[in-house]
Amino acid sequence: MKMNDNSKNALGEILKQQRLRMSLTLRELTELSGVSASHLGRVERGERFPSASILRRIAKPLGFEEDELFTLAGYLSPQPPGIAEAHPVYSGRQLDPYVAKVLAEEPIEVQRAVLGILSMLKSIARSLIKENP
Amino acid sequence: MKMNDNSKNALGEILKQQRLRMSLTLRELTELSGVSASHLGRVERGERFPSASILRRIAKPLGFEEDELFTLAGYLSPQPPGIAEAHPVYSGRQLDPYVAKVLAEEPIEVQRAVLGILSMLKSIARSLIKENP
DNA sequence: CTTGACATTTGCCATTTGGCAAATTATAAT
DNA sequence: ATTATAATTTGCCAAATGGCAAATGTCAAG
Repeated sequence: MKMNDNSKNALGEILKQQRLRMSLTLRELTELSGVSASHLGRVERGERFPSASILRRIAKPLGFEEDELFTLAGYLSPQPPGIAEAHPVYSGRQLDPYVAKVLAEEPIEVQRAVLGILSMLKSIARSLIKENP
Repeated sequence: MKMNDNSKNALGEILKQQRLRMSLTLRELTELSGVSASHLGRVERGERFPSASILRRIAKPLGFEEDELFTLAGYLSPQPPGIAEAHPVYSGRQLDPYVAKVLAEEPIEVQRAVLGILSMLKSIARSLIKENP
């Protein structure tokens, strides 16, 4: 796979967002990780798929745990056998660890506001569906 | 590395021993894992180094935990911090339990989309601040 | 507008991975 | 010993990774 998969590129997006969140440039991440900036760029926009060793090198600079990144990349199955529930399971479904991590960095008011916005969006979506059958 | 490392080949040895312990032939392991026998053979005798996806596919058939094999291969640092705390606290802040509960009921794509929206709102907010000092 | 100093992307290519098929090497069974 | 049969190894090659250097994009200062 040359990874020209343009439609879905979850991993790249996540990596880019996290890099920006740490306000790092590709070059700075290169210095921290030893991975070339050109490659990092291609990975972020989904033109290359990062090998395990690459993930390992960029994990800590980006503030990820190694196994966290491996799981996001699909190298490791979610919920490794180690610890039963590191993250609580609500109503059969689960909160994505990455989402939890990012949201946890926001003040509580913002976290709550996010819920409000989500509920508004859902309501808007519902009324749109009624109009357009 | 073409893995012509003849002197020390820890991983290959381990894999071979474990395969024999399970009394599997290369071909049988191929059926269980979907990895070609020729490749498995080369990995065992150190002529190739297995990628993460290969390791993942042969882990369970050989009776290994995925992260165990990854660690043996050097992809994962030994003793990952996984066991730390059940409810990880990220960056000093914490995820509000109620927020976690509500979000956990949404599909993962929605959870991720929420992050995207949040990031857009923040960016809008920043630009508004720049305009109105 | 232009220059300079960045950051990101692209072109190119050496290296590696991993599969298929053919060759070789065990292992039995007669 | 001599086939038959299964197991491993080798030759070859398509596909992918990841680095370097050059091209391109971005943006603030003059």
